[in-house]
Parts: sequence; C-alpha cells; structure tokens
Amino acid sequence: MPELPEVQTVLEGFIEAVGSTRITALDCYYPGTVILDPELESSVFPAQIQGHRRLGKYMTISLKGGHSLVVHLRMTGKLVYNPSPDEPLKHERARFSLENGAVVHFIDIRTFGKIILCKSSNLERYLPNLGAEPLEPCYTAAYLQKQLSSRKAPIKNALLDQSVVAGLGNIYVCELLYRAKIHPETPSNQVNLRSLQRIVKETRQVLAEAIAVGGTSVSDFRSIDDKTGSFQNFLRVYQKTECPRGHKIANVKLAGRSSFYCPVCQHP
DNA sequence: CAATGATCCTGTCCGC
DNA sequence: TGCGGACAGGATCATT
Repeated sequence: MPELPEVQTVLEGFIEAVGSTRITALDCYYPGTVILDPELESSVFPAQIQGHRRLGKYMTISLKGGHSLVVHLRMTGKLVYNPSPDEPLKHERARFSLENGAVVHFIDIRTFGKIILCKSSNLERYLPNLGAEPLEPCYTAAYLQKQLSSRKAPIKNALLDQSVVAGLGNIYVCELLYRAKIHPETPSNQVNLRSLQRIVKETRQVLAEAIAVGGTSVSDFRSIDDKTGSFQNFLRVYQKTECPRGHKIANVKLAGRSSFYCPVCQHP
C-alpha cells in the first residue's frame, strides 16, 4: 500500500518523467476518480509543471497558470509512464496526456484513488488536516506527547491517524513499533516520553531507509517506470512469522488492520 | 473531541 | 473445478 516512501517515489518519478513537457489533457474513465474544482478557469491545459510537494500521502503538483493537481493513490493507485499511448488499459481510471506524445496512466484496481484539479488558491479545500511531517523537525517526542495525552486508543491507531502524523500506514507503523520495542496495543497516553523518543527516531529511520530503496513492493506497488521498490526485503515484522531474533510474530486486529508485532521484543 | 464501525472496491486466496 | 466468504486497507462519514 502506498505510504510516505512510496508516494515520494512515485511523485519524484512523475516529475522526472513529465519534465518540462506540457500536460495537454487530463481524462477520466471512471466516475469520481477525477474531481474538478468548480472554480477552475476554462483554459487549464496545456500547462507546464511549476512545482511539487508531498504532504503526507498526498501529492500536490502546481501548474503554471494558477492551477494545481492533488493525487492520492489510496490503496491500489499507480501512475505508469508510457511513451507510446495505447487504448485505455485495464483498470485505467484516468490519464494525463503530454505534449511530447507520451501519457501517464492512472491505474487503480479498487478505484479509491483520486486526482483533483483545482485553482491553486483553493488547494487547501481539498486537503484534510494533516499532522506533523515525520521527516521534518516539527515531529518530536514533545509534539507526540501533546497529541496523545488525551487519547486512550492503542498507540498503533494513533500513529495511523493522519491528523497526528502524516504519511504513515500499516506497514511502516508495524515496523517502527517493532524497532522502537513498543507494543502496538499500548494506550497512547501511557507511552512515556522515552518511548516516544524512540518512536520518533525509528519513524525517521525506517522511512529514510525505505525511501532510499524506492519503497516497499508488497502486493503490486511499482514506481512510475514499473520498477519495484525493495524495502519488502528488509521488513522485520510485517507479514512475517518470525522476528529477526527468532521469536514468533503475533497478529492482532487494531483499527480493522492486521497488526504484526513480536510479543517478546515489544512491551507496553 | 475521541473512538468505533460501516463504507467504498476488486483481485486473491482458502476451505469445502 | 467451482463457489462463497474472508481478507487486503486509506480515508470519510455517521454514530455513540
């Protein structure tokens, strides 16, 4: 599932693939995949990319001319660069056409992904409240302590809440909690400052390692050039049966998601 | 405000 | 071989 490292990989790939070529069209093949801002100007395309930014699991791409794109892959969304266009592919929900004749397919089996095209001045309307960026200085143990002090839900649920930390999903939360040696069911407001410091440190570490290898390709995640990431080879608990120290991995449902952890290494 | 559960959706896998 | 059901899960919405 695309989380921060995968979104970062896809966004960088998209920006590099499109380069300075202008986008000439955005077509939608599945109702609801492309959302158009009611205040859009009539002449959006052709438009050159001006800048880009990842916000949590959201990609934002600003276009010259005052418009912006927001892309969210949700669970199965993919951007696929194709220098020679074809008829719409299976599961192709939308498509960017480029002035040089290439296209970028938006493939999304489960159709939850979204592409929003809006006036740049309206961008914030299309983004939810996002918490701290985990790779930026604002993400600290003190910040987490403040966020979590009123919460009793398991720490794993809190870390999946995008309004607390932006960009983490099931895989990386499982992994960072293992590295931080924290049991996923620990009530959020009972995680002490020392443990929160480990959480912050391991969050940064695991995300940086994953970004460095192009993300995690479980199920069918691919970069825009159809390359697999390789962080799946470094997972320690997610979908594992044994932790690196040889203990049996447990799996409990938290917030409706499989939560892999080591009962020996991870403590409340 | 916090927490929970249903919802969206389709491919895959399991058991019978 | 085929079929029903569970499962995968990010975000949003309604409900408690």
